[in-house]
Amino acid sequence: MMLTNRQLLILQLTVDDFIESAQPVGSRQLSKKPEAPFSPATIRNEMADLEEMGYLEKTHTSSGRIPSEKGYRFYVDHLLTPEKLKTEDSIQLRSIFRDKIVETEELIRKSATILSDLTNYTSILLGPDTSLHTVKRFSIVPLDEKTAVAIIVMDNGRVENRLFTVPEGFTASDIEKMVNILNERLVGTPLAHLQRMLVQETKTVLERHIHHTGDLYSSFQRAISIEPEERLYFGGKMNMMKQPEFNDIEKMKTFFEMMDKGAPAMKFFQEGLAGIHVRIGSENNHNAMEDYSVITATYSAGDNMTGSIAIIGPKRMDYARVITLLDLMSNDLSRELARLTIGGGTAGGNEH
Amino acid sequence: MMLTNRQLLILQLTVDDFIESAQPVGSRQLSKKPEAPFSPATIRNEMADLEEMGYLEKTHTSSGRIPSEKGYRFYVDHLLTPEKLKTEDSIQLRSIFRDKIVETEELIRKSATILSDLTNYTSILLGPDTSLHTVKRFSIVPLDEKTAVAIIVMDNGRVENRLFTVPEGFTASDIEKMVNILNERLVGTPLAHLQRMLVQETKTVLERHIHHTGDLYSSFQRAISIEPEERLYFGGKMNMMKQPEFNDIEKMKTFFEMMDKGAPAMKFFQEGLAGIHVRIGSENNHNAMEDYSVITATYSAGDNMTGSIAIIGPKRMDYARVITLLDLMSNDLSRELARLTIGGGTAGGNEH
DNA sequence: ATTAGCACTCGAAGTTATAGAGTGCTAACA
DNA sequence: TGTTAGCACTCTATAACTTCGAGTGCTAAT
Repeated sequence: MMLTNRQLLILQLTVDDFIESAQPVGSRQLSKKPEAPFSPATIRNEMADLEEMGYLEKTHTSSGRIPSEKGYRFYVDHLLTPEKLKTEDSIQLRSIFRDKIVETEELIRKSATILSDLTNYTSILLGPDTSLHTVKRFSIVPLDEKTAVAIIVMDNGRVENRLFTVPEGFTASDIEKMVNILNERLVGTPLAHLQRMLVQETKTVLERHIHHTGDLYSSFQRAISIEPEERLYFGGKMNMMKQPEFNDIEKMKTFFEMMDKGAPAMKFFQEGLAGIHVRIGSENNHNAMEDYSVITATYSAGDNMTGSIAIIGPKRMDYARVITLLDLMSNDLSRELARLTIGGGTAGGNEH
Repeated sequence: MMLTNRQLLILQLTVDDFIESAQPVGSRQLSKKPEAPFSPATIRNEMADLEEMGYLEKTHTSSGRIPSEKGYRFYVDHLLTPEKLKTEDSIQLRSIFRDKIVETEELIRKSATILSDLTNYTSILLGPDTSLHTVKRFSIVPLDEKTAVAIIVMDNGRVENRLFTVPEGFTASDIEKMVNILNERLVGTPLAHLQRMLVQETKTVLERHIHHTGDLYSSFQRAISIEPEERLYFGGKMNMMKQPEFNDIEKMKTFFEMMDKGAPAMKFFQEGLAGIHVRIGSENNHNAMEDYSVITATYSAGDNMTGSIAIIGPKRMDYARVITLLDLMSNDLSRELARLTIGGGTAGGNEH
């Protein structure tokens, strides 16, 4: 059941129009466009066919047509006219890279903001998985008799610190010994294995050299348990309120609840497939997401590590524009992060 | 113009009722309450007087009464029956202090969440001003030839870190020298003076001992410029959506905009007066805040440092309950932070 | 001083009327 | 044969009108 050229054209114009106006599209209205030099009646006939084939829907018997999910899908797959970005937009997009930012996190955070500003939708960035990064240096700074702060520097420059309680009778030289042992044995360990290695490699050694390790060990171990950094960054959560389809306070509530609780657990990214992916409404396989479309892209952060960018908006989202923007942003981010990435990466000589 | 006892009673009942129901209070309705054994007509007369005196208002000619701002003010100042907290509530309030938290920030963050959960309003906590804390230790960890991470440990256990670019030709021993100089000269400096002291105390010394300081200095200085930690913590931003008066999407928008942009700049706390303060509607001296009431309290974080807690809600907020909760929370927080606060505080022996 | 009674007001909610945009179908047309 | 004009029909959104009830203020009786 192939679509004729005219049907393709009409489907495209219908989706375009609905994306722009958020109003059901009527035949009369369409026929006024110079791209569709047909009479309303002709268009009505074609629309009826498109509806029969499942690409269009009516909200009620005598309304204009709106795209169905199948219609959006077809539109995204075959009818998208890649949007040329306005220069002012690409200037704004690139503006983050102007002022030399040196911290990955800040870069990602700013990217999220800019993306949401440019699209007027909500952006979600997933930071690169840092669990492959390795420990570069341990250090312990005593604050008073009972407390000290443990500092772990990763090879990407990330620094983690945790307060912990020092057992009584623990001397400065004990701490020094401990730091030395940790640095000897654990530098080069990937974050993911740190917990395990801590036990395997250092427990007996520590106990041999230092008295009173009992308390120390447990409290230090708790201190060292670094959770994989909070990796989700949001931008423009409030933008969704600008969309006419969410003028309803109830929808708003469920959306925000989803962002707060659901999103982290969501499988938006889990796949992390390279390239740009569009998921429309129910394709998200999530009840609360039926009214939304999500477009994801990935970026690379050196050393085989990747992160994801996503834009979430109404199904009636400006797919062309968002795809263009995400494509640009993922490339720019990858390039910029490559520039930032330090030295030879995880395998850079500290393995023991 | 003193109020009679009966007028006081009726004013109180009216405010109480409106706070609970969010509906204008009628005379008939009030007269049903056992506390007000008067006929509707009597109550009408009293209400008319109260309106004349400015304590009550009507939304339209034949509606029931709602409290005016003056009415709320009087209610808060004179009619509040201090609420006895349900035991389950105080248990929940205290639950944060059960599991020993060692980091101030986490404690404050959790407090914000619990406060908003218990009140169903939005909470804002202002962390203690940390600019009085002093530097405990500098350290620099080189990551590769061009990059290093500067780490500053404060005497309260806070750790700041920043990546910076190392000028070419800068050796490991140069870094060591630099760290030593910094530790000699700047340990004990309060955060607030760090920038100034860096120039005064170390610039010439550094330049004497190390070549190529030019680039280093500027890039390091940028790295070391610690902004006073982001000090605002929010809880339950979404709670405002539960309030019937904000069923309107426009109000919602302006509220969230205010939270995102305005609140940090707002003078909620700036005064930081000890004790509990209630600001009602226009008393906030802020256009966008006319529909909201804010209740603030302060807590002490040792060493003369104080932070603030605030609850922001509709004018029709449950003042009694919120005041009780804030009072409890500010005391508990103060106590807990005193326990956490380390050693003798800023004057603890590291002054140079 | 209090209260019952009553006429009056106003908003909320329901009903009806109207206008407009859209449709499907049929018949005329190129 | 594909396209289009014409027309009756459908449905929504909006406005206009009604009804209902809760509330008020005022007056007169208790």
